[in-house]
Amino acid sequence: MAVLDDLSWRGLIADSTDLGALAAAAAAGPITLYCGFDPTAPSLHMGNLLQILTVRRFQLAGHRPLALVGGATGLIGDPKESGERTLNETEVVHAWVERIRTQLERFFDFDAPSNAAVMVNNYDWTQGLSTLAFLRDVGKHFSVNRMLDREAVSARLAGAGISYTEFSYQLLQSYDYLQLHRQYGCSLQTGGSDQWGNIVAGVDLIRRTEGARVHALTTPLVTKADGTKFGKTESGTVWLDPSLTTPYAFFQFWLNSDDAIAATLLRMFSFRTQAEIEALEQSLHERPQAREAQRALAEELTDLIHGVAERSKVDAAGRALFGQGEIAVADLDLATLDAALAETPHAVVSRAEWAEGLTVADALARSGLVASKGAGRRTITEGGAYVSNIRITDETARLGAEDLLHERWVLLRRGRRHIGGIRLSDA
RNA sequence: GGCGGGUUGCCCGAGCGGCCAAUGGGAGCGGACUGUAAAUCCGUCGGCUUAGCCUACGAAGGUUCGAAUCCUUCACCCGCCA
Repeated sequence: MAVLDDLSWRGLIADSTDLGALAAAAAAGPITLYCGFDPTAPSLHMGNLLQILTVRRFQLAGHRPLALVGGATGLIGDPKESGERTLNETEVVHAWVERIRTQLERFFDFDAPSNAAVMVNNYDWTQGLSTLAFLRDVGKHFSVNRMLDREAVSARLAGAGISYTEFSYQLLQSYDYLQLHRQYGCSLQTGGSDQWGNIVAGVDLIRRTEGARVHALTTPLVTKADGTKFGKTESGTVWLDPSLTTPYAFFQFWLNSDDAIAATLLRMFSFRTQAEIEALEQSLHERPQAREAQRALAEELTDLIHGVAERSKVDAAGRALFGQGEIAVADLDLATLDAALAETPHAVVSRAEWAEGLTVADALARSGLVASKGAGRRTITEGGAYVSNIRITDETARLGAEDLLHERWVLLRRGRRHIGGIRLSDA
């Protein structure tokens, strides 16, 4: 099946330039496409993942991807409606570039014989660019009138204003597309639908300077049933870096997806075939409580981001802690407990401190399950605190030897599904 | 540059000398119901060594027995006029 038809079936096409012409070009032979990622944080996140996977679909279909890291654009900042960004230090941005480059590498095949992916950094062709040359060669092709049309820009003009720095962002991104067109014959740029304006600005620039027709394709913004942004949890953004979002949390994030968007997510994020996805959609419809679709998503994406070994660990941990199957917490073996709780919020407490006594509220706060001791007490009062999966109702309750599992762990839970623990140090 | 309005807890927004840790809404959190969904209803929602204490209403001073509330200066934002 043609890659564009597949993308369309998956609901991955929000906007595009001439789709027919793009389809014809893609059918005629491998095309070169690019998608850029700015280093605005030390890791990529869920929103970036959709872009990465979309590009990956193109490579799997035989096309050549260029993965761009925005070493230059990351120093400037794409205008967002909420307000001016604080500039990050140059060294910080450089460090983030390296981390993001490493993250991107695992998604593409850089050794494919005919369509090997290429990693590029826009800092390479921007750092030496003179201001005068830039204003004459690039700036002259841009109409401020049109730049003002961009939603983020007009919102900022109506509100707190926008700096010249951020206003210029579009020129840099357009120049990237031009450079990649010249160097690699790149003829398609993809991105999120919020990037549409920047991408077509590049398409225009290439038409004006090179007289060539190139393409733009954007994916829709994924929103939850209530209209809020997908990819956030109560604890914030879901990152791809395991030190920022643990593989356990990552797996749980998918497993807990709302029924209402599970099918959408499956189509967009999964590499399963259409037939397989349709079967899961049917399961979602007929047996929602089985949550097969959510489980399939969690497994596939955790495999992809963190590896199969890590996934089976966190999957087993979740099953054990939520008490599925016949195993009671008291019967969990130490190895399972160690592995499972290591993935959850937990704190290490010395034997000396344990001997002095610890209240349940203290333990909840120490583990990180609640923000403070006060919040811990409140949770107990509300009936949301559990030790070894047994509800605690006395807010002054203390932990004792009987609460220890294998002389080492205290299993804590807040609410229905937030698990954590206290581990006694070996000393 | 001149004049006027504003800055309150995660967000929006009331309060205009003591009854203010501060009305209300949203978000968040917990419970019930469930499927480690959603919706709904109920509760909760600064911290602590919790009959009390500490921190907080843009910042710093001041008036007062007592200030988010009054005064002064500063910073920032928004209007209108140059």
